[in-house]
Amino acid sequence: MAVDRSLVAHLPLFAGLGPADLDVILESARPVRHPKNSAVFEQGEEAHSFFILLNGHVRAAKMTPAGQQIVVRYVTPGEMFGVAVAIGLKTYPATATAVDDSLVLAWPSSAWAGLVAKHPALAANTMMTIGERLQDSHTRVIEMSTQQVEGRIARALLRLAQQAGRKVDTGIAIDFPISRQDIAEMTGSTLHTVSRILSGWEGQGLVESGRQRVVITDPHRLFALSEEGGDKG
Amino acid sequence: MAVDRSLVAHLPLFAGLGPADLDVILESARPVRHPKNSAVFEQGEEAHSFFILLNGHVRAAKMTPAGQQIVVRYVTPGEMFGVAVAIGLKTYPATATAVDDSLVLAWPSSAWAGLVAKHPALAANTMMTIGERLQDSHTRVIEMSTQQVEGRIARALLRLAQQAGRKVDTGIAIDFPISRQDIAEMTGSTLHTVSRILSGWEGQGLVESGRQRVVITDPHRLFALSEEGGDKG
DNA sequence: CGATCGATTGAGCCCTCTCAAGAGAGGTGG
DNA sequence: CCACCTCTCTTGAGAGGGCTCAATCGATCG
Repeated sequence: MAVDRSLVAHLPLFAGLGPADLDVILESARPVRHPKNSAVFEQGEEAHSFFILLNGHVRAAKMTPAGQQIVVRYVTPGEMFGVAVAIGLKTYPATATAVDDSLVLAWPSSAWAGLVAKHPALAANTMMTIGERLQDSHTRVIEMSTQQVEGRIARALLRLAQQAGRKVDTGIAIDFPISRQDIAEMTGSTLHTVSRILSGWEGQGLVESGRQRVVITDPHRLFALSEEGGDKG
Repeated sequence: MAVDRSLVAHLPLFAGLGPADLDVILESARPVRHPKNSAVFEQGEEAHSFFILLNGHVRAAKMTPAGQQIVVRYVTPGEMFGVAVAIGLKTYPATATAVDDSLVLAWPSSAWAGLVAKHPALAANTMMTIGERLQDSHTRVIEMSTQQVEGRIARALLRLAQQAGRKVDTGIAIDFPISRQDIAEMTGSTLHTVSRILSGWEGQGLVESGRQRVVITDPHRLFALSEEGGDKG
């Protein structure tokens, strides 16, 4: 067998499926390694596969017609991504890039229809996953409508810490390389403003940061900043 | 029979379903009238039903913790809304308000599981609908990240015209009452800025507008405005 | 050890928000 | 049918957050 069931059995995506079902599903999957900074797939490319991330971190980003990038989200282990086929798309709507050495499980898109037909729970679980994404996206719209940049950056960092935080002696480190530019693309700002704000926070002892590295040293005060400050509407 | 099949048979949501299937599905639906400005459901309320809009227009809006409103979208006839149950929510994540006298078809949420189990095409179609919403929301995030207010308002109006435009002798009217405040809540701006911009456009002959009324008189130039102008990243 | 990529910081400006009145439209009740 | 009241829209003045432009510094990698 290509992939051992125990790697994925606990994932919410597969909730309600028996071990036998799972084995069948895994038969059509193929593990693929993606070194740091390589693309798993590119925006506009034919959606030949869909994926689960087993290990590492993947950034999903959209390019605007004008050539600017927007980070849609960071994928953490256990999550699906590239599910274009599930929502009826023939091409990927975003580019997925491994920001760390990553291991993904890939299914051919052609297998999707058969899988959901055979395993209705899979359809229900996928729908919930997409629903969560929709809510996250709405949350982001609300934040961009109502909060100033400082609050948005605070929230973004706290969210990243929650999803991909690693405890270190000085606080919570975000466990993959992330640049000021990345943070700007997540929050609808510019790398300059992000740099200024992070510098300011560093002076107040809220974060420690450096080249593609952020450590939150005072999550509590950062959280206070994220909600108290920066209403604009 | 409560509802005639012909009312909804053509909807993409029901693609791939036979007339018999459709009749069964419609058996558990109930038509409900909602007068102008009445709520179909409220954010936070238990998600007892899901809906299809048959007639009129419904605004879905989210209230922030700080008490500001954000318009999520306008529902046009034929669309599903309030599908909280499909994405695993127990309460509605937004408030739905009829902005016109409206007619909706309501199913009890308890019927959802049985319906999708019996009619897998329904699950697939719903997933596509939610996928479209997700993409729309991402588009909105991108616009808010990269465009200035003027461009965002232009796009919002053009989108509304496409979804709910009615041809009139001077151009394309948005076919339901919409205030400056509503437009502000759609675009992450303020009613003052929206008013100023619309006044400016009126002077240039791009739109005609008044109390809760907008007519686009020069869609082409408005479109030009929406993409040429207002990059900020 | 040079080259490249990411981060920092200053100066200046402009878009958009805030604050503040006031005017017009439409509905309601006497 | 008129007076009043409320809701929506308009417009001015002023401030400021965040962007643009520009230059320099530091770190990482080959």
